[in-house]
Amino acid sequence: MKSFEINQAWGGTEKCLKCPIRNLALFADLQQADFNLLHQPINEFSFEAGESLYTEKGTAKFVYTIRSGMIKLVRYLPNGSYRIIRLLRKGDLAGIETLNGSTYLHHAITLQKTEVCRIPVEEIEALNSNTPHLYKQLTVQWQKSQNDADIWLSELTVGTSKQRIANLLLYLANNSSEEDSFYLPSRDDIGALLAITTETASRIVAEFKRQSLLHTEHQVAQINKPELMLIIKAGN
Amino acid sequence: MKSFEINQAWGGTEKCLKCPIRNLALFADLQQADFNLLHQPINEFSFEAGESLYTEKGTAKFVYTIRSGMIKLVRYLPNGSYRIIRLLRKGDLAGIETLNGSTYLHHAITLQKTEVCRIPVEEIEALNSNTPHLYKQLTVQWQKSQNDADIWLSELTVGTSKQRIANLLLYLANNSSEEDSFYLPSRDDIGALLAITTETASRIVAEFKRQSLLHTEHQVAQINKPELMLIIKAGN
DNA sequence: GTTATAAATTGATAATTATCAATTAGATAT
DNA sequence: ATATCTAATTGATAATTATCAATTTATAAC
Repeated sequence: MKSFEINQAWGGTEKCLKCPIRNLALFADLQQADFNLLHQPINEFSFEAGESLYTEKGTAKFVYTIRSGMIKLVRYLPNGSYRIIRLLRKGDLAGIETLNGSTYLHHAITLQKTEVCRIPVEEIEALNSNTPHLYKQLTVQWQKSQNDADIWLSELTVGTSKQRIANLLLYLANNSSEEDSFYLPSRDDIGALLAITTETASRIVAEFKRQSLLHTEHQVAQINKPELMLIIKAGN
Repeated sequence: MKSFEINQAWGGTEKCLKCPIRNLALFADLQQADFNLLHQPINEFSFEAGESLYTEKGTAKFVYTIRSGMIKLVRYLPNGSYRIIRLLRKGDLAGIETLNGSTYLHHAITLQKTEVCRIPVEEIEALNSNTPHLYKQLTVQWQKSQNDADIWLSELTVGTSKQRIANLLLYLANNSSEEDSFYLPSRDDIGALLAITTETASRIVAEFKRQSLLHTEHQVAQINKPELMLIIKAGN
C-alpha cells in the first residue's frame, strides 16, 4: 500500500471545523461542543490510483469521507467478473454500511489520486448516542447514495450500449469537480459500470473520439454535451 | 381508488404494540412510552393489485410500512417506457425518501393485494426528535434497501436474458412469504425489472414452463431451484 | 355463456452485442 | 532509448436480443 497519512494524528476539532468540504460531508451539522465528544483521531489519507481502501467482507472499523478524487465500489461475481456498483466523489461517504454490520459490502478502490478522512465507526456511534446533530447528515448521505443507485438502475441500464455510454459520459461530466473536464474510466471499468464487454466499450469510445464527441488526453476527458444528448434520445 | 381504510382511526399504541410484523418494521424498537408521542393516527389500508400508493414528484406526507403483498417502485423514462427500481415486501418501507425532501422519488404501485400502515412523515420526525429508538431502525431499513439495490445492480443486470430471468425467479422465490410458491410478475414487469423487452421475457418464461422449470397457476408460481441455478451458472 | 379487452405467446427478420483473435498504442522499468 | 507489459483498438463471426406483426390465451364486462 502506497497510501500515506497526511497528518500523524490530530484531535479533529480545529481541522474539521475549518475543513473546506465540511458543508458537504458527514460533520456538516456538528457544533463546536460535538467535536469534543471525539476520542480517537480522525486521520487524513492520500491514496494513489488503483489502491484499495477496504475489501468486501473485511472487518469494518472505519468510515471514509472523500475529500477529492474518485472511488469505485466493486462487487466480484461468482464467475470471476466484476461489477461497479457506484462511483463516489467529493463529499460522499464510503463504508457507511458498517453502522449496521461488522463487514464491508464492497471493495472500495481508488480510480485517481484520492484524499479521504478516515473516521472510526465507534466515533460515529458515540456521536450518534450523544448528539442529535449527526443523524440528519447520515440520512442525507443515505438518501444521496440511494438516489445514485436509482439513477444507475433507471438510466444506465437501458438503451443500446451507445446510449448507455453517452449517458455515462454525461453523468461523469455533470458530477466532475472540474468545470469542463472529467476523469474517463478505463474501458474495463466502463464495461463493469454498464454491464457490457470491454470490447464494446472500447469500440464506442473510439467511435465517439473519431466523431469528436469526446476528446481525451490520458484520462482527462471533455465531451460535446448537446450531441451526446441527441444520441441518447435518437440512439444512432 | 378502490383502496379502503381498514380501521377508521386509532391511536396506534395498542395496535402497533401487538402488530405481528412489528419486529420487522420501523417501530420495532419503540417502547410503550414512545407510542405516547404519536399525535396523528396511523391508519391501515388495503390496496388491490395495480393501485398507486403515491406518484413521483407527488407531495410527500406519508411513509408506508408494508404488512403483506408486494409493491413495485417505478420510474418512468423520458421515452415513455418504465423501469422497476425495486420490489418491496413485508416489513419494507416505502416513501422513506421524504424524510429529506418534499416529494416522492418513485411511483409506488401494488402488484398484488397489499396491506400497509400509513405513517405521517411529521410523526416520524417528531419521534426522531424525542426518542432515540427510531433512528436505529431507520438505518436498518436504509441499509436493507441499499443492499437490495446493490444486489439488483450486481446480479440482475448481468448475463443473458435467460440467466437474468432465472436469477429473478430465484430471488422472488427466496423472498416470498410463502414457503414454496411466489408471485410471478407480468411479462411487462419482468422486462421492466431486467431491462429486456416484454417479448424476450415472454419467450423465456414460456420456455421455462415447457421445460418444467416453472409452474404457474394464474400468477402463483413454483420453480425448480436446482435446475435454475444450473442455468445461471452455465447459461444454456 | 358471449363478447370485448388485455396479456401472453410465437414467428420472421434485422440490429446489436459477445466472443475469439490479432494488432496497435501507451506506460513502466531497465 | 529499448524492452516489457498492459490497455485500447479493430476485425470477423456467432450468438443474443429487439423489432414488427400475428395469433392464441386469459381476464373482465355484460
